[in-house]
Amino acid sequence: MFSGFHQYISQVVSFTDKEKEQLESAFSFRQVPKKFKLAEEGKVARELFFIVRGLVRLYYTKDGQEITGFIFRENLFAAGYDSFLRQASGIQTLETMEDCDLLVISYQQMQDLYATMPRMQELGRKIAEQRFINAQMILSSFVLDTPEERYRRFEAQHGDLLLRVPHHMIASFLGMTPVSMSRIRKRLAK
Amino acid sequence: MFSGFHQYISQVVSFTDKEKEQLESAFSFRQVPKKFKLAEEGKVARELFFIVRGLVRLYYTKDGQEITGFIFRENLFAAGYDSFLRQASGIQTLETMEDCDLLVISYQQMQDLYATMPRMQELGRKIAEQRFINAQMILSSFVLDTPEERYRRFEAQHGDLLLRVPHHMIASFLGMTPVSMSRIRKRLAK
DNA sequence: TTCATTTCTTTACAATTGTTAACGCACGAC
DNA sequence: GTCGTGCGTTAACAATTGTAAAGAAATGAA
Repeated sequence: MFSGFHQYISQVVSFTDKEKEQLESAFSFRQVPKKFKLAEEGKVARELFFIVRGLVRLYYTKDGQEITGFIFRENLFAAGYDSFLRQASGIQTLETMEDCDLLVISYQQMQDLYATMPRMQELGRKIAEQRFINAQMILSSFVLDTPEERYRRFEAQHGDLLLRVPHHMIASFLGMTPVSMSRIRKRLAK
Repeated sequence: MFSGFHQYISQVVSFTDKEKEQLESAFSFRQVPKKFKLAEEGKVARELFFIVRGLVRLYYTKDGQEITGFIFRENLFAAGYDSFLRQASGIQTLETMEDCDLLVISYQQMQDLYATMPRMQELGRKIAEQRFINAQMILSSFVLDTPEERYRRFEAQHGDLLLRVPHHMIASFLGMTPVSMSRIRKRLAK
């Protein structure tokens, strides 16, 4: 249950067994069905999730439409980060796209870990740095690449998601309409 | 010289006077002219900068063209973060847009601070979290907003930069051509 | 100052994308 | 099984953006 979790953590910080134990005990296991909301627009996100199994989508709502902001895969921490980190209401919704197995920690429990476990600050720092670099890479694709190049990049890196996820969710993540993405797919198929 | 620096830091973490002193001594003051490269594509970024005065631009090179990825203002930490954090060669160039007064710290000195000053991890974590949230906000503007809305948002938040920075640099930052931005400006002027 | 360069705008045309609607298809609910 | 819903593609047209080129204004260097 925690194997992928520890594997991910150990790539970032080397904890002692005691620290690992303390970390584990702060998380709880939770299974949620498909289309379950883990965080909601207008509310304060109070929990952070590590995805053991399944897929989670972060989206924004504009004109009644859902625009995908990010897709979280297995062995990643997911949250409505903006709301979670500021503990203020946000505009992001976090929703499962498949039945999910999750490890859950509350904001308060996380602060307790930061307060009582010095190395936790380091873990938090490095994960935040990773997330920032990742966000910056995606952002650079919007200023550097055409929509077609952006689709190709996505296909190369996350091609499997094209089979697991409705295309219109990927299209909005790539900053285009489903119609436009369909045209790009047709162009590239030749 | 350090007043804006300490003011910024104190918004994030409350250090003791001794800690502030240790932090200060790790930075050195440096003045650089306009168009000076602080980090370069293909090289490893070895320094992090706090901007006391001036403007710094981060850009990518594509087909011989410079595409702006970010504009750093006074009282912000600036770096080719991708390269700096991974200590590997990156694709970002960091260049001053005005004569700048900077506080500089090397990667090694920063690691020393992390090792010898426990609260430093917390500072690093919170700054990384801020940068991540900021990057995510800009990213959301690319999937949620039209180019025109994106320009209006930029004007509202950083309108002063329209007078300090060549427009074509802002245009590429907003993911459009100078021609298109000029058309948007004309539309909005009415 | 003078000259060269950069910057910003404008124009005309090509290419791409957005919008709306229609169609076939797969899937789940009942 | 049948029905309804959601999904992906295609089409046609409108709107927007990109491209290339030209010119005026501002800027910087000699």
